[in-house]
Amino acid sequence: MPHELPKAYDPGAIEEKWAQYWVEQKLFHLETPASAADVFTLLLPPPNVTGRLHMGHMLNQTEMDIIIRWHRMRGHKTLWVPGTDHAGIATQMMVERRLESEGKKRAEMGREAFVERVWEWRRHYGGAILGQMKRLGASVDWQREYFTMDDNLSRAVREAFVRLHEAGKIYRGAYIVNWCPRCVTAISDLEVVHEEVQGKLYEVHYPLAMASSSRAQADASQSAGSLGPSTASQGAGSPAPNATPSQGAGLPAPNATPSQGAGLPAPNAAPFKFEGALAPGTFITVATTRPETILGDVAIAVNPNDERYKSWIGKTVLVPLMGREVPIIADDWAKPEFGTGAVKVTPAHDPNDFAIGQRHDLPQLNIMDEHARLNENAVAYQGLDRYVARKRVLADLESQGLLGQVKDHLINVGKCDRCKTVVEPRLSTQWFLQVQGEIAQRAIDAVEQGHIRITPENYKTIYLNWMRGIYDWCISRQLWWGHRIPAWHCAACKEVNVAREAPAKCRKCGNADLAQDTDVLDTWFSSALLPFTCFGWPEKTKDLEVFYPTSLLITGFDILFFWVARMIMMGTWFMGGESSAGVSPAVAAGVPPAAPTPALSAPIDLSNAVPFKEVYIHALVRDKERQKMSKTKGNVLDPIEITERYGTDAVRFTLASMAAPGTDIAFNEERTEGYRAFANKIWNAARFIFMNVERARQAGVLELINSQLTIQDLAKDGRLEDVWIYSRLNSTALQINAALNEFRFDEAATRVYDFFWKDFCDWYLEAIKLRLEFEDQKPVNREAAASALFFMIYVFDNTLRLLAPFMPFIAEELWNALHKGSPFFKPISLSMFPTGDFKDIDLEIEEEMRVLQNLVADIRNLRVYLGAPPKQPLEIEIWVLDEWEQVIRNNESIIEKLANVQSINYIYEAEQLGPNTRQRPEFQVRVVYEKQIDVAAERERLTKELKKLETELANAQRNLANESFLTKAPASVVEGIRKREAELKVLIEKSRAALSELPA
RNA sequence: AGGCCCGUAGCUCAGUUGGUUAGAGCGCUUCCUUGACACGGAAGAGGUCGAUGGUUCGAGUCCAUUCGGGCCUACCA
Repeated sequence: MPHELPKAYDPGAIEEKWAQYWVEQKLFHLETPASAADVFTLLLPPPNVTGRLHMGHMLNQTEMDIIIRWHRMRGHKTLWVPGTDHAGIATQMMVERRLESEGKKRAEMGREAFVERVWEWRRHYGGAILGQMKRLGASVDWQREYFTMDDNLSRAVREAFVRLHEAGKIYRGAYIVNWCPRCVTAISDLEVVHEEVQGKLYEVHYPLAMASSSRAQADASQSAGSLGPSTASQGAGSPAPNATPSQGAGLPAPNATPSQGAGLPAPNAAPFKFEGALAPGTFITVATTRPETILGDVAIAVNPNDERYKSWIGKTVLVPLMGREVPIIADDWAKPEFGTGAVKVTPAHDPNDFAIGQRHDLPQLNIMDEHARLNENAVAYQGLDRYVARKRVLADLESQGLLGQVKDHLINVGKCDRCKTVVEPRLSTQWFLQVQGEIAQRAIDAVEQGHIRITPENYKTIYLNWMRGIYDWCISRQLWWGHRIPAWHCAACKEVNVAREAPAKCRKCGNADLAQDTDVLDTWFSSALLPFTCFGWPEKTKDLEVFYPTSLLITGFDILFFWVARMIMMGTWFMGGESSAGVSPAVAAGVPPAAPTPALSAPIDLSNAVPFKEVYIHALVRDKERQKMSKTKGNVLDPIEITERYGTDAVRFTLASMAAPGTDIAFNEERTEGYRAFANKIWNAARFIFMNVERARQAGVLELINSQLTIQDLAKDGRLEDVWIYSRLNSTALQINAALNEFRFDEAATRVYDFFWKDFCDWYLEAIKLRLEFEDQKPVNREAAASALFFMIYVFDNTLRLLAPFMPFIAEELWNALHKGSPFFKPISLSMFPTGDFKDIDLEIEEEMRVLQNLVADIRNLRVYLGAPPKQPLEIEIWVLDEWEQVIRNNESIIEKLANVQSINYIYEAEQLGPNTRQRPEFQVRVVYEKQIDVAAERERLTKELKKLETELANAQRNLANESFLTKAPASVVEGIRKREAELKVLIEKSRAALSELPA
């Protein structure tokens, strides 16, 4: 059992070894059990395959690992599934950058070669983050590692897509979507980050057309047909824009008739020049923040109730710089109080305008290409970048006298989450998942009905609010890296064939000329399916049966909507029985959502459909100034680097001890330093223990403790310190289990820390040193030495196990040092976690120990106060309450040892103690040491103490004199105050006496 | 615009359903290299709990208002 340990704790020397050992021994692998009983499953939020571990990961993984190790040690069949995410945009961007450095371009390579290149990259460098996880000791089941682009997972994604399509939940159509001109793809609402910037609000004058007001809608809509291609899906390789959004009947297909009409100037002509004069009443003024979109205007809208403009409705105006004649229409969207009350309508470039356009049958004039450069529809401005065009448009407006007031205006610009390019609302044909209605409703029900518990609870509201206002999800991306949409377009009849595998011919016309849709799915689409696809869905596997629903999800707030919400939607959909009537597609982006309709079918039992039973949302790791860590700020901490300096255990412990639910973590290395010191403390306590075990062995004491006695037997009539530490151990274990049950990682960590350092090291080990004194290799008292050894080892062993989830490396190292070689040895990760037992908590003993601790502290205080040499044993005099005398007498040796006391004299008249005492309700003590003390300082101290006591007494007495306090407060509180009152009286009396005895 | 969170010792944070004396770590002051540990030990100093008002026998804790800091959501041109 005993081992020689190096003098100082060196994490680097032990951690790598155990990290490797755990993986090699497959310690965390779980064979599929026969039943779901006692199974605990956790899914790792898959990091990007391109990712590097950051502090957020480390916090996330530390928490998961603590929970997982805790469950495993409690005997549950514990499974933690790791994997990586293919991360469409991020990975594609990264490989593109590499290609660039080789002078190659994606477009030149072609799709197939490019995708092959990405795979090659992933084979060589992908998943480095998992290697980092291994080093940090994450106890995942490496035998079950997945990648979201694996064959089986890809098959599952296709299956899910097809089934959703068959259920009428997936539709395709031309809508305004968020478009990143740099990534050249559509992105979802969630991938847009909003930023308030100072912009301008420009007023622009639109001259009334010369034609009379009798020219109305008919003409306007006629000209609509002449506006040229409207909904051009010019995204990289998008399919021909032939589909129509399946809105209600009666709407004209917005993207029909791409004919180039007459009456439009030839491309690259000079902008239309307005020659007339702007007399009052001959023009209407609108306000805009994006003047370049004027080029795509197809109407002006005013509020029907706006008196100023009532007579204008139905007239037409000329679009500046274009000369196009467009109608003035009445629409509620125009708010009289904003700007001039008149709003320009650009259906192809703004979600609201798109909606207006649909209400009024307006054409959709797209003036930009996929890079947000102006296209041929912008005529004179063709080829210009949107911001260049903006400047040019403004200059031209100004020169023609059409630019009115320009005001500062705060605008909320949407930027691409990935590359921070300003998003351009773009009309394009995309695939949507209809989550509004049934799918969202199930996800709402699952949480509302309590099948999923969310901690901290306020995230439940956030989740529900979001889910209730959800828009349909744009799931197509114009990328090459990802799951390609399983739809094939027929060259002949344009039919879209959605199928699991490539069909041989068009199901409608039989033509064999089919081309697969070029879009891929949003990466989150596949992630949303993971809780069941990673267990083999759509096959009815044993894994799926026993591991689904997973038990818990631990993740950060940032992906609550991206991932958590979508897993709940997909889980409750697919695992709750997908059955659904085909509901007509609802609204896409930019159109106000309808309230989710209740499920059509009978209520579904969602209890086992949910992807997880419980969600714990953790906080953000910030730097020590509470700033968000970001590469641009340069305040990013590399967890691996910090780990190398302080040890993984110390970093883990830092994160755990700061992880109070709901509070962001301001990571401070000074804390980590402190926890490395804690590890060092544990290390040295182990050295002390091993040293004594070795001595005991040599003295022949060790065999005494191998008896049949249990710890409970020994504790029953053991010495005070033994029973005390055993009691403390039990309450600590209970508290830690309770804390972990509520994700109170901070609480749990603090409890181990305090118990180990303060109770076990500072008091228990110090107290038993006098029982572990060996003279000439012979213990002074064999029985006392044996029981001390027994308790010491027992408590240390248990503490290591309590510590193991938090600091697995040092725990494993010392555990092995303690036990390896014993017949029933197993790694600490597979040992049993102490649960604690209420009946082994002895509050009376804890109270006795508290009094002894107070006495020792008071003596030490007096010693320092009197300036006594630390090493000189001194005599003390003590007055003690009768009922406490025996306790003190029984433990004199401890007092002598811990306070360096030579002898204890009992005084039965407190007055005889004289000055320079310390008093507690149970005792008053004096240290016999003659030295002039600082009378003034002592008087100040006593006065201060007295005042404090008197204030407290006054408060207590006021309460006790208060009738309503006595009647309304709980009896225990009243009794507590009564007791305290009595104590205070004694203390005050003694303090006064001490004060009066001070020399003048 | 709506919603949420935070404000407690010099610093970073605990304080669970309102209940006796508001805690910890780091930092600071003084002392101690005693055979586990100076990544240590001992003793100490330091807070009218952002402000105001209210509910209550009793408020750091509940309510309102307010100031300061942060976050999320949102289609106002």
